[in-house]
Amino acid sequence: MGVTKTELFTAEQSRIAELAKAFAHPARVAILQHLAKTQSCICGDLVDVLPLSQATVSQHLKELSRIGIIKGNVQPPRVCYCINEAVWEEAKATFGALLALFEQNTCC
Amino acid sequence: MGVTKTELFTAEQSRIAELAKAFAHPARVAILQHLAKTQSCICGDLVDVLPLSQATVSQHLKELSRIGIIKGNVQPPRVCYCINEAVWEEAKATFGALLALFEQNTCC
DNA sequence: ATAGATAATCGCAATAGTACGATTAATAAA
DNA sequence: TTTATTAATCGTACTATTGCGATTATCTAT
Repeated sequence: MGVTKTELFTAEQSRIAELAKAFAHPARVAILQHLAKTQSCICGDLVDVLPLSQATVSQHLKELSRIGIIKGNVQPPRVCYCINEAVWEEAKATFGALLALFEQNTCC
Repeated sequence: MGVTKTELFTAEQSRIAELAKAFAHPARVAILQHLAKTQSCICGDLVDVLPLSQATVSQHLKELSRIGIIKGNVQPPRVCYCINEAVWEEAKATFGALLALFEQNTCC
């Protein structure tokens, strides 16, 4: 994306944006849905599930790790990825609160 | 972002990603928070609230409109923007369902 | 030690997103 | 009609993201 002036916004707004980025790409949505549903660690078979190359999947996993919403357990040559419960709860609370800010318009 | 292969994912996954993009930038979070809180239409004073130029704010408003989460009432020379209740509810339902997919890990 | 399996990383190409000054469009007010 | 006000759009510059082939790193099994 171009230059985002994060320093001009509150830490809360920046964190919301970061968490939202975890869901802002179909591939990452697919990864998170898969990890959430299978209730168990998934290793490289994410590559089989997704229509993307191993390199690209690895990149998305890295981004999700950076955000913190998933964590990886290395047990070479495999890596076991799963949802980070704490951050998932953070996302739940964050989006819950944000979306609760609005009920209905008194104007338009 | 580079080339997102949307055609390789489900319509649901793509819509989730699109809705998430509404929240995936601090400026758009700020805009949505402001529109949600003030409970009334805001016109150009969004530009005063945000640390960005008029052109940039207008661009973010356009993107939010494209996603559908806000709507604009033109009453020149002003434009009155407000939350689109239907899409806001869609976001609530969508993220609610998505975040409810996961409870806790049975592995890691 | 060698071979196999898995996943991270590098390097590259191409598109998307951010930001802003300047201009344009559209209307109200004078 | 002229002027002021407001917001969209254009053009440009630059950064971020996406994607993939190829390579590398790491560990297991033989």
